[in-house]
Amino acid sequence: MGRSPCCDESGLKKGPWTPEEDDKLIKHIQKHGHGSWRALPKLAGLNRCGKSCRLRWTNYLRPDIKRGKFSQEEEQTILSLHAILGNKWSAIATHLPGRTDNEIKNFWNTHLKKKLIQMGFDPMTHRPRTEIFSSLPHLIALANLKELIENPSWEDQAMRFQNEAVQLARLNQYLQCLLQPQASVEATFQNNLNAISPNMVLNTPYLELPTPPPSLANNTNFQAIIDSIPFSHMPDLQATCSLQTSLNRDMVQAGSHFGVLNQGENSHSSPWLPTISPSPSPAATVPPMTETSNTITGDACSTSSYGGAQLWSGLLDYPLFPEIA
DNA sequence: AAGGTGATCAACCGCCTGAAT
DNA sequence: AATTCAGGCGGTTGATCACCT
Repeated sequence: MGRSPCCDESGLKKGPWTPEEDDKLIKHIQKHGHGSWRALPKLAGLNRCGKSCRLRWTNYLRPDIKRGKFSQEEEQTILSLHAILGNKWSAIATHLPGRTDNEIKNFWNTHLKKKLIQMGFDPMTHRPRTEIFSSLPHLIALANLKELIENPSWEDQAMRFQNEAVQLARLNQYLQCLLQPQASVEATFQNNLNAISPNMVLNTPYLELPTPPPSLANNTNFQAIIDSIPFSHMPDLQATCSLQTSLNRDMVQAGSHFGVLNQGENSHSSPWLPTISPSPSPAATVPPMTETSNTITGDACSTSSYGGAQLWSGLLDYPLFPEIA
């Protein structure tokens, strides 16, 4: 509507801020607060528009800004939140104290987005880029998580997990090759296959892992497998669960961002009831988790679409791909 | 050493929303 | 009800730097 850009006035400086300008802005805000941003430049003796001053303050000069590299925990938080909220940088920033929306946005565009793309996932939907398989992990995850958690033979389960992980890695590489220009397919496929070994289990983004029972927590075989999965160094579902409460409001606002989440009847006291609706199949639901079995939650469920080794088991009729010597 | 290229990130731009008039 | 204003948001740009050839 009838609103002219605030920086249209001629003669106002643009571009990088000088230390002197920063100093003026900081001193003015420390003394008087920012008040009206529009009026601030004149009062502070700055030849800038109010908008520029606000941006400089909120994105750079604010004393509570945390600078430096993002931690693994922060990275995990951004990934989890982005899966739910999409490009709502300001909403994401509210869950990362000291980080600005601009910084998070830049970090996403320069690091995380590329990482997901490299690994064959759509950075916007957080799903495998091959639509054929996009809904399978949801279903298989739900089918297998219960068994995986309850199965008393974790040694066997771990071995099975590992074998299936290798198969998934082959699947992923195979699909990546299919998506490439024909000229490079053969060479790339061969290179990728050569690169896969049982010690390099997956080349897919982070896998949401169920919380192992205490008896397995120190099992070296299991840990070796977990460690071999990209992003597994990050806090797992425990961290995801810890976000749950603060996320509730955002998730409600986000609504059915991906059409996969429904809220339980009592969101305050009960966990999210994940409802997976892989189009065009009818919805499949899993029971809500209890207080003690917090291995899957609403947002955990949404992120389970990244797929994981065990998630594919039971569906793929092995061997699906060329065997690696 | 010089030029090219890609990555990073501060800053800008245009649009939207809600409050005030 | 229509218009204006201020603040905020997400997308994009461009300056700078590091690395490579």
